[in-house]
Amino acid sequence: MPRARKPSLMDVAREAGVSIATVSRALSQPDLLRADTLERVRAVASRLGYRPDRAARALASGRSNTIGVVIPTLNSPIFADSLQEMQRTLSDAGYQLLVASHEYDPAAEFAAVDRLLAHGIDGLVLVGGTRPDATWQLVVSSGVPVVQMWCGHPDYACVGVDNRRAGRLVASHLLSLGHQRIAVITGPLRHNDRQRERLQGIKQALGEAGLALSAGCHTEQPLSVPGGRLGCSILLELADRPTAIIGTVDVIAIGAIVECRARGLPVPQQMSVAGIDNIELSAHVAPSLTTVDIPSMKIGSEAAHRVLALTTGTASRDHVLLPIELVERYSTARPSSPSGDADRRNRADDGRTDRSKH
Amino acid sequence: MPRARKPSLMDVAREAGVSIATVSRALSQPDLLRADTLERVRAVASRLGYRPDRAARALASGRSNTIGVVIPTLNSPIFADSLQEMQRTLSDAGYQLLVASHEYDPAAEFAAVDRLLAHGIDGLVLVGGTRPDATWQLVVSSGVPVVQMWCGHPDYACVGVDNRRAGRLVASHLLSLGHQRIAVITGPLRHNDRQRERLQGIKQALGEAGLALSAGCHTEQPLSVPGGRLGCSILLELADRPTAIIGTVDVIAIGAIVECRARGLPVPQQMSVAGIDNIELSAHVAPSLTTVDIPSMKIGSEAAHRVLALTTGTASRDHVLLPIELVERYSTARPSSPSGDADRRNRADDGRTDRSKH
DNA sequence: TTGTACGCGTTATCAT
DNA sequence: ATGATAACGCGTACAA
Repeated sequence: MPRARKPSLMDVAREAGVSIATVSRALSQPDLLRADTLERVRAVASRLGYRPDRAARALASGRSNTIGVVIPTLNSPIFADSLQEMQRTLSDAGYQLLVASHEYDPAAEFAAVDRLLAHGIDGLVLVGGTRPDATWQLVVSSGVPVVQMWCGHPDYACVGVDNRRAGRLVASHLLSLGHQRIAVITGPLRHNDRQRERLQGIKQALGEAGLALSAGCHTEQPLSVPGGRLGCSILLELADRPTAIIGTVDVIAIGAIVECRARGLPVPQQMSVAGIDNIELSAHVAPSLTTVDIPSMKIGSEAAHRVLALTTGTASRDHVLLPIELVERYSTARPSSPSGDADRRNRADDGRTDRSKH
Repeated sequence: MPRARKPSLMDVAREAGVSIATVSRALSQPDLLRADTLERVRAVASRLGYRPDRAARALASGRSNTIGVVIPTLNSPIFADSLQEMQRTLSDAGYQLLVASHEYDPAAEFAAVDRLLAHGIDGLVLVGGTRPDATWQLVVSSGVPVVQMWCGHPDYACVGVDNRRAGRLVASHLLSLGHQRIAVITGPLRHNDRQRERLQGIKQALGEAGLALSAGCHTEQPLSVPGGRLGCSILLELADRPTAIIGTVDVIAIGAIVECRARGLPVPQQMSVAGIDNIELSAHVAPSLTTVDIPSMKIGSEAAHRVLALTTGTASRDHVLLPIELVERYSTARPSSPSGDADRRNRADDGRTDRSKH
């Protein structure tokens, strides 16, 4: 006895002896109905297993209860964390999450935004603020509220962090330890304002200390552990070998640690390594990684709240900067310290995991 | 000069001097039109910046060009990998990906499936095959084609791997090295058939070798690095300390390695550790992790192809098992070998990264 | 080859 | 408090 078709408003209305308008109201504005009719309609609806059709609802109301998000890659710890929280926040609010990724290709991002908008999303979440004018125009002309994550263009709402300050924090930490020769491994700078800002922050801190980042002391590598290893091996070849390496993301910094260890170069005794992000793993590598905590989960949930606020009522386009802080662990130490007190540190985080957010 | 409203079929039709039906056909069935009218309509459409309304299209056609996927967690390397590939495959086919997660809570999964179905998805992708009857009924009665990933219920299509064999592969490897006391750290078994099957495979291999997994030699822990550390520390307290530990997922196995190192217990000299999954990181921890390669990205893309096939035309409900294989690295060795040839191995993967899939 | 007209399941605006 | 009915934008017989 297969039901030929899913029950519609009309079916419920007929069965309950009311009009379809009443049934519709029973779901969207229950207050307007008399208690007994409301009760009756609801009973029939659940008996028939009525489910409102989102497509029809979207067509009639102009709203789809759907939020689109476009991120560089899905398989990155930080984006995955924020996605997870976005998803949770949105579904709690009865919204669905439409996901697209572009792997740092602006054209792919454009296409993704285009598809998402065509789909009739009620709000859009993007990562970063640097993209071709064409993409921004697409967004603006659609009239769909947009929120940026991590960092963003000043004209549009943003939930993020001060990436420049993140860079300053790590650099200052190393400087205060006494390091003079500091090298940096970033991800590709093109199409990635987070990376650029972090690097700028590092340069700024070095500058204030009267130092400069010499040309050879910066290398761009893929945002991965192998990328970090490769970058590290390049820096280790330098005639004037640095005493500290900053990876502008933890994944890269971890790669640097791995490479140092593989070469028998003890971290932090012979080489300090620091990152930015504070992903879960960073507390567990050996030695545990000094880094800057970026609240990626909070970014996700806050961004979600922000879009929702923008869709209903007119929230502001302000930029919200979430707090960040240096997390000092055991991958950094004073340069070439001849004293023996450092070897205690050449181990995985021994009990100090409470300093982790996870 | 803000456009009051997005252009519709009617606008294009009027401007091009044809009927809306013609415009509609120009987009969905171009073959039915004369070349010149087709050309004209297309010109007008692009000039006006016409974008078909998916909601209206969905309502009229009954198809939404949308695929829903429900996974346990977004911030897990393996699921993120497969999601990434699903997303790519689907968007190449003009489909959108609707994502939901439930964090291993069956009720949350039910709710997610419910919302997704109400949204009018054309296909559904789930992870694993164990879930309450109510959830399956929801899916079945909706008539929406469904594909399972990783492993699944025999009644429905599935793209996955033989998780039992994965368990057998690691266990056999350790047995062949001469280990007799093998302990296992799994994730929570409840609501997770992947974990159960892998454990079963391990038990089976042990059984065939005349061994049994004693009660104390198995512990369930969270699917995380800290979970692995905790599980490891419990196993190390055992009176009859094991010589090898299997983590049924790499994340847990890595946690075990970290814990061993933190305690000064050399891996693999004093303790062999192996995992299952072959996530990117596993090739880069020290020592690099012996594991079983699970093609998570391929699972994602194949699952995507499968749902698409099921939506159009009637594909089969077969189970596809993708190939898996043992990846032997440096975290496993013969038990308590007194010979000194093992210390070479106590380092990160030194150049053998080519054995990685990443 | 192209046009007409109806239906898809809701929401929203009027009436009552 | 409830009912009738017009949009919403598109697909698709059916007609021409």
